[in-house]
Order: sequence, then structure tokens, then C-alpha cells
Amino acid sequence: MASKQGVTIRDVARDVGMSRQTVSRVLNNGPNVKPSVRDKVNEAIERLGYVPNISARRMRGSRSYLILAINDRQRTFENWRAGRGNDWVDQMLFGGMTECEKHGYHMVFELIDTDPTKAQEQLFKVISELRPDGVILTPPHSDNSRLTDLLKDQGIACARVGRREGGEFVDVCMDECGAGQRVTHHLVERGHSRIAYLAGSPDYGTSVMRLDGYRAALSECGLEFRKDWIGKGDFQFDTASVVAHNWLYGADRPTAIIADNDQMAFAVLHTVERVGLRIPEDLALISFEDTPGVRLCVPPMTAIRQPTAAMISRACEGLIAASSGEDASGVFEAPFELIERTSTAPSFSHS
Amino acid sequence: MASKQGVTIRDVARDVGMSRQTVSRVLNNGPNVKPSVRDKVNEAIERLGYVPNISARRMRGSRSYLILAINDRQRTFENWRAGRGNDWVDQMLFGGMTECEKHGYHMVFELIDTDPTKAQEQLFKVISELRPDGVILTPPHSDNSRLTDLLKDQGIACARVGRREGGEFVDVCMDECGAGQRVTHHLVERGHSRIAYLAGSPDYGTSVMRLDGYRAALSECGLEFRKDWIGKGDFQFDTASVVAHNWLYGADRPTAIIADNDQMAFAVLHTVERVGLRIPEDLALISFEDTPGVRLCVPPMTAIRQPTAAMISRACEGLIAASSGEDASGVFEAPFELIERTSTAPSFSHS
DNA sequence: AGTAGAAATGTGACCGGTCACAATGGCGCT
DNA sequence: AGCGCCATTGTGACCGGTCACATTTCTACT
Repeated sequence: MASKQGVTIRDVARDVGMSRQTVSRVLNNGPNVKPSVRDKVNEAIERLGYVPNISARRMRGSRSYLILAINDRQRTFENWRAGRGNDWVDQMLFGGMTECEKHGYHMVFELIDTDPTKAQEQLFKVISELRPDGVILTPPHSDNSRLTDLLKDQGIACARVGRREGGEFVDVCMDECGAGQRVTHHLVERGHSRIAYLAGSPDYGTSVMRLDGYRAALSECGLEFRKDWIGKGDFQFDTASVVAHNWLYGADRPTAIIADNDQMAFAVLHTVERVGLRIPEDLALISFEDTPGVRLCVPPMTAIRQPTAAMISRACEGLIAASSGEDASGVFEAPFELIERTSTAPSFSHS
Repeated sequence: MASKQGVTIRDVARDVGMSRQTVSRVLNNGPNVKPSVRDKVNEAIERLGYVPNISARRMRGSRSYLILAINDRQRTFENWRAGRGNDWVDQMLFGGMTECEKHGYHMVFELIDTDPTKAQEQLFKVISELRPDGVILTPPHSDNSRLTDLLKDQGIACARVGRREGGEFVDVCMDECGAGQRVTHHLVERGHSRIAYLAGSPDYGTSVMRLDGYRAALSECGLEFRKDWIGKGDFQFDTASVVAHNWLYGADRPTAIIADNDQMAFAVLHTVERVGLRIPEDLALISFEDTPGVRLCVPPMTAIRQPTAAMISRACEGLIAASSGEDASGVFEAPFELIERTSTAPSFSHS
């Protein structure tokens, strides 16, 4: 086994004939360092290949240069078990890294249980071990006040994904209501006036907001709001299949369906095929979420693409700023995108 | 801002009236601690809510309790940009956590550039900062000897995903050849004898091994090996579309196609539709990889599911063992799974 | 020139663990 | 009782940075 530690700050200090503290000041862009000295130190750092050791930094220092990203264990497990596609963590990693790299931060990912009490215990353990500068909570943990309380108590900055209350935290989200409006307008622009909405759960703030957007858009376009065209789904495939079947079997059927998540959109897709209709000729279909599957199924589905990477990137930015002493709390709304694919292509023949 | 550090080892020591070292021994399951003392210390740890600080542990100690997982930046970016589904990191996280949690380890994910030189510089920086106990290299970095040399030189254990040479590293992989055989047998069992193989690149060891398996299975079943039914793909959609079109347009067409990756399988799917054939009635289709898309497209595709989670889990196990001084080097082959879906359903009417 | 005050640099302690080694305790044996 | 030996426990140094504060050097102004 070779040397466990290479060049230290003392080696650099010795090399330039300065004290450790001066080198430390250069590293941290501290004030009161003569420019010529700063250059000399930087040159030596480069030449010797010195890289500060994160563990040592966080010992006496106040920063750990770590951002902890929390995901839900059960959801992750379930996605894995069901073989259901999910690139959530991929997106988090991508978004987080773009920001963390700039400031020399690193991302640690951890899974914790859905159960609020267990979650709290587990989070306590992890933050005690790692002492990260910031923690990113993703749904459903962004809604667990035990966790935010714990973090507040421990003096660790916290970012919540999917919430928009702000207050003392860094909240990142997207404009769910606007997305609901956008998809509705998208369909209206393509000639649809008979648009049904397959809703998720009223327990989810996001669902409610999206539905609001749908209603707003309908009224903006002077279209009738039909209660029987609000499907009560639960984000699951089976329930959605039943709803879709009822809508599509009759003569008074909608010409477009908006599904609150991808699982339900797939349910519609399969139902359409069973009933003998075609997408997009007989029915336009649009989904939120834009998980991997919707992009590759036949036909590819138009969907709202959640700005996961952007949200996480912003969360990291806020947390890093917070650990530098700035007040980074507030709400950040990342812009979503409507990805147009075949399922709402204009081949639809209304009239 | 509240207390930055809670209970320390000294607090526990004071509580039980023992020295720090004794508490440390209990923590690390060290020898020579009287059982009664061990119990008393454990009780105090529990009661006071003491959690050892990882940074402090790695300072004087030899372990950092960190596993670093390296993924390719360009590939990750490209997947993100193209909106292509990819739950690779999700699977890594899931697999890694199941093992890391058992031993109090944490996973840090990092992206590095494809370019070998840049990759080396970036890896050097990260391992200098974090000093992880082990590093997991995923393709294409598992093949970059600069990285493995660097890790060897720095005395950091290394696991390579997708290699099977073993030697001084922890190599984790799956039986690619066996998978090639398996899919072929699967098709033969369903009555197919006209099976084409849409290959990836001969530069990829995995491609070669899978193709070997296909040939072996054909000969086991007494079926003819037709050179014109080996498609030269390059893992890309477009090239594969051309090959598929040539096969399917003529009368002498195969009744089943094996695609070396999912992108190519999708190309076949779309080509089949264009040509006016149906899956699985006219053509059976099967893919390796099993990325999210294949599970949800219409019809859902039968595919080999890569045991990513299992491989990463094993990699972590090996790295953790190595950091405990054990010799964990060697090759571990994770069992793959054939996930049967509609694209090879028996509705196929041969005869 | 003398001196105040800011700018630049240095010093020792310290963070919270683990290491190497020293010291103590308990037991069996002669 | 005296001894050896192993099991158990304790002590001081140390890892590589940063903190608080002390010291020196420079600049400006009376």
C-alpha cells in the first residue's frame, strides 16, 4: 500500500517559504494576501499537485464541502423491483455536479425510509457522521417537518424539492399550475375542445395545482368544464385503465386526455389499443413527468419535462451560498418544458 | 446557528468513566474489551445519541468510510440532453446502499470526462480531496488503465464494472455469453428457427461475448448460422433501422431479431411498424440492456436485465472488505435475468 | 521624523477521532 | 509470595487543515 496522503499544506508552505496560514488564505480566497504571494503560492500548489483534504478541512473549519441528497428508500426499491424506469437520481447527479464542481463540493446520496420517525433517525445518523454543509430533501421527505426541524436544530442548511413556501429554507420547484395551463393550451391549439383530465391524488399539492391550471386554461379558451371529464386516478396504472376505458368506450368520448403522471398515461395508451382506437388520430395523449418510458413508447408521448436537473442545480447553489454565510432562503421556480412528440401530432382529424 | 457538533467520543468516555480509547475499541469491535464494559459503552452511545464523525475518523485513522462511484460525464450529459431514459445511477445507488449501510459506509457519486488524460486529472483531484476507501469505475472508465494505475499508486482499492480479468482488482460483471445463449434458446423454445442478430460494435468485449453465445446456442439447437443475419450495428438507432429494414422488407425474412442494445431494438420496433408488420405476431424482438423504455413501449419488450444493482452491491462489498485488509480481488459474475414481455409472446404463429 | 492604523504574515491551539505504546489488572503456576 | 503472561485499560502524540490572536511590515498623515 502506497502513501495514504500526498502533498500537504505544510509542504506547500515550506516550498514557498511562507506559513501554513498564508497558504490557507490563498486557498480560501481570504483577504490580506499580497498578489505576488498569492501567485507564488498558486504556482506551487499547481506544481506540487497539492489538493486540500476535505476531512481535515471540516475538522477545525466550519465547512465540509459535502452536499447530502436524500431520496426515498421505498420508492427507489419499488422502482427497482418493478423494473420501472426512473432516472431521477441520474438527473440529480447531473444537475448537482454542474453546480458542486464549481465550488469544490461533492455530492453524497443517501436513501432513507418513508416512515417519518425512521426517516428522522436515519437522517440524524447520516448528518452526524458526515456533517454536510447542506441537505437536499426530495419528495416525500420535503414535506416531513421532522426532518427540516432536525436540520434547523443542527444548523445545517436545507433545500426542499417540490415546495414553494420558502421561509427559512431553499425551496426549488416548478410552476405546476402553469404546466397544467400549458398542456391544455397545447391541445386547444391543435383543435381539441373535448379534453379530459386524468388526475392523480388531491393529497398531492402538485396534482391540485396542475388541475387548477387545466381549469384556468379551459376558461381562458371559453371551453366547458365537464366534471365527468375529471378522472379520479391514484397515480396507478390499474385505476387509470378503468377510468380511461369508461371514457373511450362510449360515443361521447374526449378527443384528448391529459394524464397526471406517466403510469396513468401508459394506462391510457394500452386502453386505447384495446378499444381499437389510434393515437394521435383518434385521441391525443399528454403526460406530466416525462420519465424515460414516454419518450420511447409507440407513439412517443408529448409530455411536460420536469426540470429536475435545474432544480437540483439551484438547490446546490443555494446550499453552497448558505454555507458561505449568505441568506439563500427563498423560492426558486425552474422553468419546465413541453416536449412535443407524436401523441399530440396534428394528424388528428377533428372538424 | 446551533451546535455544529453534538456528542463526542469524550462525552461517552466521561459518561461511562472509561478512556476514549476504550470507547473507540467498542466502536470498532476491537478485541480485549470486557463484555460488561462493552455493554455499558454501547448503552451510553445509544442513550447519548453518539455518532462517530467520519471526518475525524479518517484523519488519523486509515479509513474514510466513503466509496466513490465514478460515472462518465459525457454519457450522462448526452443521456440528459437527448432526454433518453437511463436509470443507471438509480440502480447504482440502490445496489450500493444496500451494502454500504451495513458497514456504515457512504456513497459519493462523481462525474469525470471520457478523455483519459482529463479523467486521470479529475480522479486525482477527487481522491486527494476525499481519500475514499474504494472507487468504483463504470464503463468506459473501467477500461482506462491510467485510472487503475493511479488508484493502485495511491493505495486505494478499485472495483471495475464490466470487466472480468480480475488480477489485483475487484471485477464485477455478468455472463454476457450466457445471456446471448439464453435469449437464443428463449426464441427457439417459442418455435423460432429464423433468428437474426443485430450486433453492436466488435470493439466492445460485451458485444463479442454475446454474439458468441448466440452462435453457441444456434449450434446447440442444430440451427444454421447465417452470416447475412448478423447485422452490423453501432449501437445507434439510425444504422440499426437500415439493417432492420433490409431484413424485414424481403420475403426471406427472419421471424425473430435479437438486438445488442435498446436503442437498436427501438429502431427495429419502429421499422416493423413502418413495414406494416406486427410484434409479436410477425416478428419476435428481444433486447439486452433493459433500460426503462423497453418495459413500457408497445408492445413491451422481452429483454435481458443487467444486474447493475447486484454488481454495484458486490463491488461495494469487495471494496469494503479490501479496506479492512482482506484480499477481495477477483471476478464476480452477477446472474442476469431474462424478463419476458409481450414482444416474444407465444402468439407468434410459425409452422 | 514619528506614529497611528491598516495590511500582511505567523504562531499555537484545536477539531474528534485513532495510532503506538505504556501501564495496570487478573489469573494460574511454581 | 513471587512470577510470567495475557487480557484489559489508559496516555500522549498525531492526522491536516482552520481558528483566534499575536506579531511584523507597510502606508498615510500629523
